[in-house]
Amino acid sequence: MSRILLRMPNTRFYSKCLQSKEEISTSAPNPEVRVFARRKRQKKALEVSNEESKNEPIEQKPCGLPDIEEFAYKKANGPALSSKISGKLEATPDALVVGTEVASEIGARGEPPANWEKVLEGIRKMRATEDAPVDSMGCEKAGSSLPPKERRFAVLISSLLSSQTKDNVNHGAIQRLLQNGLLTAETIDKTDEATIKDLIYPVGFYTRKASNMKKIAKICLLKYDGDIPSSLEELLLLPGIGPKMAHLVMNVGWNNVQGICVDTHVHRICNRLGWVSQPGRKQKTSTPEETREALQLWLPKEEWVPINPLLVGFGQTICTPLRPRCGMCSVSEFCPSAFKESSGPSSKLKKPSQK
DNA sequence: GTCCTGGCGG
DNA sequence: CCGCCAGGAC
Repeated sequence: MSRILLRMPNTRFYSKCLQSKEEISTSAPNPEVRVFARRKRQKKALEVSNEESKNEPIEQKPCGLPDIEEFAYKKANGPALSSKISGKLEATPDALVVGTEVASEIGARGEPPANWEKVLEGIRKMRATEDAPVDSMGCEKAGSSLPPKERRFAVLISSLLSSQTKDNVNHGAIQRLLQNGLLTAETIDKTDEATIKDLIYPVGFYTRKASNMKKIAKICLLKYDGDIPSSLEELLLLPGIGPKMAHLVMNVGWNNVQGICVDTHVHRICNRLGWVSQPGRKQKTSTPEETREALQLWLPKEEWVPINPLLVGFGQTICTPLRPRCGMCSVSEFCPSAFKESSGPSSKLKKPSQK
């Protein structure tokens, strides 16, 4: 029982260190290089003694940031935005000041799909009347009252737990961690993994997540002085943090929009709308990452953050994965997929389903 | 019973 | 590509 080693149980951690990131950046000016570099894999870099100076917090907004995670979005997608987009429809993505390496190269091209503003506006209106699970939560306390560093760490942990987990369940888990003082790298690092597992229990994949929490806490302690990484690339090196979470943490934790947070809702809906099937490109995108890149080609940057909660809520209530309710959708007239996949009960006949 | 979810490994 | 994780939705 008491074999809580001080070091990571995985020896590969040490043997395979270094040489971690290679070609993660999407900024390759060379069109031929593209982003092919399989940037995933090989997250196991735990170099400690290396640099520590470049991790200066670049807090842009002091403690005022109220919410964590998707709750922070709530304010962004209010009606106040409608005027913003209608006025700014020609804004190219690279017009805004963002991080170092974003869509500056790819941004210039890419024509917006027809009527995209009408569609967004229509979805916003539907979201105002329908109540989606994503926006019926008040958990202002979880992250807001904390100092910036702890708030960021809470954002990271909350993101980690949130996938495959209902918002209220995730909220409960975060609250339990908070009550036990387990929302900092130091305390998590000192806590038994089994304890964490129990506290976060109801969330999906809790075993994996408890393990990832321990690893993340240790990495943050050793490499970032207990703070969280402040760049996309470094966030992606954390176990359990993929593109979706990394962008979310950049948006909410650092207030630094490096890209669109594309989950399966955004992925699915953008494909149904034909928003990511430009003439020159492939017909459709097959992965969320491809969707993110295609979407970033034309979507004005003001929409990069609010589009996620907007489409997530829409995807939970109307444009559902199975049997989308096109009859209730006010923008179905603009949707090339409307009423096409709603009838087929099981359009997927991949599996023989015989046993 | 099958799909869905994000990240990950094979 | 497939499957695993844990659990909910259908």
